[in-house]
Amino acid sequence: MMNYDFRQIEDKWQKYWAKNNTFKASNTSDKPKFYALSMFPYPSGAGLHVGHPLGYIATDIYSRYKRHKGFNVLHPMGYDSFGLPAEQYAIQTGQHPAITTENNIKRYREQLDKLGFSFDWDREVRTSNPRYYKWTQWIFIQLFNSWYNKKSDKAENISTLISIFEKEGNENVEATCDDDTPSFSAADWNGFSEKKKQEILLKYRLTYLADTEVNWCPALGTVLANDEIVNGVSERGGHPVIRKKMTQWSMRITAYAQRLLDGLDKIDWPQPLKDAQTNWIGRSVGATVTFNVLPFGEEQGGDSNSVLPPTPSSGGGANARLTGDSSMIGVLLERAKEMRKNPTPAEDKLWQALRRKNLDVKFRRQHPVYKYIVDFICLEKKLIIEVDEKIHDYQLDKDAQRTLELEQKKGFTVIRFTNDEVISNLEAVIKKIEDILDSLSTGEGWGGDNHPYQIEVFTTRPDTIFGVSFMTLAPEHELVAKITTPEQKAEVEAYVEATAKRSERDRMADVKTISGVFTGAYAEHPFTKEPIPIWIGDYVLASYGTGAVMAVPCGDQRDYDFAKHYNIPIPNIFEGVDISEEAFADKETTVIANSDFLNGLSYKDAMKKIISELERIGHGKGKVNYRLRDAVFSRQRYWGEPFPVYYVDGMPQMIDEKYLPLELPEVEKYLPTETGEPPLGNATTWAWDAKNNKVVSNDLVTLSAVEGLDKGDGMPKPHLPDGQKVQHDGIYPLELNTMPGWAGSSQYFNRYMDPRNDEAIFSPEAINYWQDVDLYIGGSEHATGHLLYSRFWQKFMFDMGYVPKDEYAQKLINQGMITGTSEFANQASVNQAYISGYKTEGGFEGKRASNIIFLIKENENGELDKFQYYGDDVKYVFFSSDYEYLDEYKEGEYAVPYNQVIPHRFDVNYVENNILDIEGYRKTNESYNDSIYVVPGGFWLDGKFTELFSGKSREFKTYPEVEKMSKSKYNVVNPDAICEEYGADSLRLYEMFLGPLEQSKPWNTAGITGVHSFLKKLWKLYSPLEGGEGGVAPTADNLKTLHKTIKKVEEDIENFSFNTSVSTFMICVNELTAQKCTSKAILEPLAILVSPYAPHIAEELWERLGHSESIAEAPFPKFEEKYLVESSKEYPISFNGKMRFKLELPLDMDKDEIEAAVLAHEKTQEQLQGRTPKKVIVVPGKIVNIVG
RNA sequence: GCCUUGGUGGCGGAACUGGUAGACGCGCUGGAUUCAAAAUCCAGUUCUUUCGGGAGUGUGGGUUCGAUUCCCACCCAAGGUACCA
Repeated sequence: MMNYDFRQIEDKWQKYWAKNNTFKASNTSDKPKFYALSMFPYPSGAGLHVGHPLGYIATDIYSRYKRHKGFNVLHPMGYDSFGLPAEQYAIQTGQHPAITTENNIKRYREQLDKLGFSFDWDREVRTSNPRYYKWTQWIFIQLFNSWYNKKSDKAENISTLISIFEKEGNENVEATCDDDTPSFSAADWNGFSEKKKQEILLKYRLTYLADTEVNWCPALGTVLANDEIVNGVSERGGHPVIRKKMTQWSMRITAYAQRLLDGLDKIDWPQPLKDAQTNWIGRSVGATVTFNVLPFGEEQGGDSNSVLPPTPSSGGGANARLTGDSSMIGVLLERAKEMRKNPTPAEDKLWQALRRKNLDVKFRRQHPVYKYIVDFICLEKKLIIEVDEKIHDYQLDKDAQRTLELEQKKGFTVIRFTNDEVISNLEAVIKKIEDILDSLSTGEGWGGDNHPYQIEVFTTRPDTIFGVSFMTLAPEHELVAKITTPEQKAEVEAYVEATAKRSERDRMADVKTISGVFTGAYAEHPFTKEPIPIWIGDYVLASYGTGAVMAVPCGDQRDYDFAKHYNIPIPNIFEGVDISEEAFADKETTVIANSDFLNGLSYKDAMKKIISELERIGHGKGKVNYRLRDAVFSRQRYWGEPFPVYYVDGMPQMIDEKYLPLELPEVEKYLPTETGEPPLGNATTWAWDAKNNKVVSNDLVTLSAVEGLDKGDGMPKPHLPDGQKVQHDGIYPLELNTMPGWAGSSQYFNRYMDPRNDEAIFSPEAINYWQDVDLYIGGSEHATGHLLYSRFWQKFMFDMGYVPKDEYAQKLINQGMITGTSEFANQASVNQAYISGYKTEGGFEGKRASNIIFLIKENENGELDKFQYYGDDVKYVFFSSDYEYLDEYKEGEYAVPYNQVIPHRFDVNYVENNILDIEGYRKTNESYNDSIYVVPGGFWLDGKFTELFSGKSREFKTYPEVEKMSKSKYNVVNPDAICEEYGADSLRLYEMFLGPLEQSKPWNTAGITGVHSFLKKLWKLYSPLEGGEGGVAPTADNLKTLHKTIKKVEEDIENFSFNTSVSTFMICVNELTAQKCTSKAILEPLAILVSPYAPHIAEELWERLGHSESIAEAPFPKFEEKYLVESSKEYPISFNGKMRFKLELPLDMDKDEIEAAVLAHEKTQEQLQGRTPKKVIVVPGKIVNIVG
């Protein structure tokens, strides 16, 4: 038999499989089904590198194994072919993304075909194919037509919601909807205009339009992701970025928050991935609590024993009055103070009376209101009382003007008394005041329960509410500007500005720096009514919860640190707990104290009690909070799915399913338009003819259709040039945004089940046969993107009754990344290297080289240093890769000035075993061609070596470093070259052999020779059997080796431990070779065992064993225990747990016999050296341990 | 900071539920074969040693007859992230 000619073998079987449709999956079968799926790739221009196939090989091994096990296996592959790189390339080159994508796919396909995957290529899907994205658009429409009914806990058709509205309004509807949804009755609803109804419904639909804040970069005309922004400017180009509201499509994934969480318990996914999703959804149970913000100065009205903490500002907002005109408040306050000190007798009398009277409301005296100082004021009732002297007649005009202004413009009620009235008839005056107070409603005034501002917080520990000693708002919180007192304004503004420059990640990671600023404002404790100072601090993030915290320093370490830092009191509300050193956060052992009605309660009881109390006083309620936000679904890009949406009168309309797909229009250029519209704004044929249901030219859209004036009557329109009539009613603008990357991947796994169906996304038969994915393999980078959104869509599809399972993948595995090895050497950054006395053909001359010099150095330990530094005094140095020669270089004539040494990354294709192929590398770039390459023995220049030190190496050494494999790092290893040199089977085995599937591991091509020679040995083992000869009967050893292997390989595959089964194969072949096994009864099952891993050689060997059918569905060998039964065991004999020698003993020996045999052994005596063992542990069949 | 994963020879890694640490492969060393090289085959390869042995799985403790494996504390690396109230 000839040598192992893998090229011929692999080519032959790849053709055979394609020709015979070996891996075609049928949608009807008596066999049990198995659906194995790899995450489909984005076809990038760089092609596959060796990291990509890792997961595909694993899925392929499992698929092939399942075929051997008698399953009908679905193992499809496709392309996630919409995406940014193709669009970016299009922007740069003008090449249509569809063309780029097509070319890239072609290359991917060639590479994939060479690896011998058992894909059913008939089922290939491409997300950018209109026949595919027709169904992406279809799902979008289904979502639009649905709402989430919390009562039934599932999505329902919007028509059920409309019929409820018609009958009873939305009072009793429990749905996931916008926060600002108004409540209305059935009558209201039925009276609404069609547009109004549409607006309301949009607040309920599972996909809806909403104003979302985005990072807008005006210079790039595009929206940027958080990580595309560095230090407040765009990563690309460094342009300024602003927060801007944009109307965008959103997906109401929040409706599914709880079910997405619950579903995690049902599926076998890696725990870290589940953790990531759990954290992303971020469920926390607690309560919302509303705190009223006290008007300025209110806190001064409390009794003098107030718990007010010292505040950094002197006076802490004393005498400030919210009602005063801020531009002249200083003057007003001064005067008010003056006047309060020196009241007129009448004023004093009335003031004492008002205080004594103990009215329900509170009065202030000499209070600034706008430009004036009024005598008495009741803020909650907006009542002003003025006490005048009669002789003020000359002022009458002015007073009238003042009254007019206060009453009419500011909404106060002003009553006037004369001094006489007050002095002589106080009773009547008071009576009149009481009457007027009664008649006034507690309207939009200040004070009482009608505070102008309220702070809502979410807390998981409402039970600790009596421990609140301050509040912290996020610096971005909208109330900050409104409540900050004038005294604190400058400081607060500076802090807000400083915070804006910090990234959230930065704010989050820095726990050491405690910072914050007092706003000067106070909130009122809902129970104790004590004032609570309001601070801002950057440890509170605006994006989470309400952006405000009720700080309980005794129960939360962050609050504790903050309070300590700013000398804020730390009241202890825990029984028997010392909080002098740190906060106490343990819920389990909590007993509440100093908390009024909560005293003595445990955490659990206190939680219940406080929530009911909060609800009773209307200051809060129990709440489950989720971090998860609705997903923005619009992208301002070209290369994505168009929305099946047009706009009539500003309201979105869905294109009827019958007319899908709505195909992506052609555009001149792929950039945003000059007016900042998305790239589709460049399309000239992008309007919807709603009468004929087709896309038509933009010119036909009337302005009226956009602006809502189009009555469709052909009447002259005022905004159009004279007399022009609207001729093209029913033609409307189409949506200009496209869908995001995850749209196409959120149901592709179901589409594979029936990918050519143009009538439905899949047939009921197909989905009912295949049900769900049994094994899904892909990278963990998709944990919170694809893998969460696709679960959401699946649950929606389940609610709609389209799919039978609400989780689409039972088992998921994250394959680890294959990291690359980059090769570095140092490079001196110089302007020009000049070498005098350089020897050329014409004799000696000066030589100028390009500005690059490479060098490395070994330190004392022989390790390669990444950097070297020679000190500033050495200006002219010829760099050496060998440190010891430095001085000689320095003194010699070969010298160049340098500024700096930086690491230089070499293309790994020119480095082998850390040695650079200088000649090859020079050709890659002009400046490399003209560089000096310094080595221990001298230097290379122009392809010539100049020897400076004889006997020293001429090789240029590099040092390796492990990094992510990426084109930009020049460390990409392609599978093509490896297939060419070693074959696909070798590559497949090697990728598995590298290490555990789920861990990341570095690639090193050199190691592939090991698995390659294994395949050669395997081939050799079968040589004697050529021609289908029967071979000889298997020996006991043969059978033992085989069945040991069957057992291990089967276990390994089931556990996805593919690396160890490759080792097992090697051991097996080594043993069978040593046994000189030629038995067909052994080698036939072995071929099947190997077939999932190395399918080409397995098919070839199978055929040579005399089979005419493919090995693909040959039954997996059955493991039989009987061949492994042993009669004796080589016992490890340990002393104090350390193995000292081995002793072969029969397995049927019992404990005592073993002990006796061991103790009698001479080596035991030797070890014991006369001591008597204290104890002897015997585990039959395992180990003997002697203690003593 | 927090979450997750990991840390074992020169390298990738193995060791099932606590029972022989370093399987298998790469690399390296020596040998065979060869005119020579490649390929192939054989032997060796954790460190240390006075050749008896001794030490050893990131560090320090603990549990146990026995720990890479279990517990506690810490260090380092990679990935994720939200100071989540």
